[in-house]
Amino acid sequence: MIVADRKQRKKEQRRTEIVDAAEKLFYKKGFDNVTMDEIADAVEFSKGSLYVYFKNKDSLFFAIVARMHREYFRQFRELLDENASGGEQIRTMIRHLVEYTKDHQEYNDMACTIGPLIWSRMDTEYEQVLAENSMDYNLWLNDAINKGIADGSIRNDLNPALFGFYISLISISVVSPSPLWKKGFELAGVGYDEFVDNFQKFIDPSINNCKTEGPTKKHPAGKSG
Amino acid sequence: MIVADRKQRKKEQRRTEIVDAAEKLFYKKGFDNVTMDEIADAVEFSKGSLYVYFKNKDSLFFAIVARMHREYFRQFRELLDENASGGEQIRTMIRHLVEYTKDHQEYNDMACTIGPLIWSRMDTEYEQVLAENSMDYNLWLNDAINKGIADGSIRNDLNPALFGFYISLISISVVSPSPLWKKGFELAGVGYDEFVDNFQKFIDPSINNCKTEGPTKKHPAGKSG
DNA sequence: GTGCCTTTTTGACTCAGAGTCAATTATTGA
DNA sequence: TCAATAATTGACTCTGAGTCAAAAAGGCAC
Repeated sequence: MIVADRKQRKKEQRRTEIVDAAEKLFYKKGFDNVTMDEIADAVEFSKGSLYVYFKNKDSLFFAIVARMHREYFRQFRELLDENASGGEQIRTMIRHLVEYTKDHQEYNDMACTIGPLIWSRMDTEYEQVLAENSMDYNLWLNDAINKGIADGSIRNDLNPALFGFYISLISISVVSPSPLWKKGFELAGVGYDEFVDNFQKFIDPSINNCKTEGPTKKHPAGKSG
Repeated sequence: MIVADRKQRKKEQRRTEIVDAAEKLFYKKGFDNVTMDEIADAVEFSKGSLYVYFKNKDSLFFAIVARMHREYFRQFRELLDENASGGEQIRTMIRHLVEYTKDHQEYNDMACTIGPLIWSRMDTEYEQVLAENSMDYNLWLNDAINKGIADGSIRNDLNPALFGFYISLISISVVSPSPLWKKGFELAGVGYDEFVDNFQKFIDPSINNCKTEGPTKKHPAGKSG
């Protein structure tokens, strides 16, 4: 029925408006310092109505994150060259992550300040959404790593699943340091941009299949001992 | 005056008791799910008294963190071989971090769930304490890196301050992944212990002054570019 | 011991903000 | 126009952090 359709679209639009307003406020003041009343004011709704569209405050956060993730994965799919070597694909992933994150610092500051706490009270509904969102990505990552090991562009001395976790956890941690770390950078005269831009260079040796002899206990060539 | 001394000691002891109780509760239920009344009950005090010893709930968190840090640095100082090469010292740091963290997982789960939010509302008082706590460590880290670059045990193609931030941020991120990451490990059949135990092996190539012919075509001919 | 002063402890109170729900208002379809 | 349904409201409840005036305990001089 057409009327029902229009209603549906209107509802979607309302949801989007709410997410937009919440996002702006969370970025500006931090999730914890924004009240549901404020968000309601911003969209010219009453607080009660927010709870028709979203179960609670946490689910507003999830909506923002899910939207960001979708866009992130969409861009990445476009960028990826299926024919590149595994190692090259991983490097593309890191490059994209760095660029994307630099373009969304407000999001990242918000997400890495309140995110960990909200993840800790995640219920199954959001777990579901999150899992679905990252499913494709996980599959791709595993493929890329296996391909890279096979084609010799990625080191082969680590369990691929383990290697994948190092790459993703470390990359994410580096590109989205908490505001406290950022402050530390500044105090030491290191810019955030410099920090993320050089990450690729820093981590490359740990990705490549470089025949280094003896990872530990080597090179005491200097004045030690 | 002796009476004043005894009073002082008693006060210290009370503080410790409160921190102990809060720590236990935070580990078990998570910072956010513990009320000040519960903590008061646990130490058989009234809530009002807690606020004589601690400014607010956040400062209980800081007290726990500060104590943990002090112990961590104390152990590290004992372990460190001043005569080892820079690279070897960094490896000792990582090894110690891994072992210490494995022994304090409850602390880490708590700290990395609520920590980022609390850091974001840190006031100057705690900033001070934190800065003092990590001052020695930062100085040591810089020394170790410079020594390592000089003695050839650490790569010399990165700004030392930058390199230091990579090492510390990445190491900390890897040893204390949020509970959500840990869950991800499990689903993929990777144990947390396996994950942290192999970190050294993963990251070593990015530390060592290894002449790789990888994509970052850099061949440092001498000691500093 | 008694009275006086200081310190510690108490718990009822305030206040903020998330989430609820019965009542009100708007929309739709006949 | 009217009844049924859907959307919206805002006053309300509830929880928990932090406060503060009053009560209790501790110390001291006599």
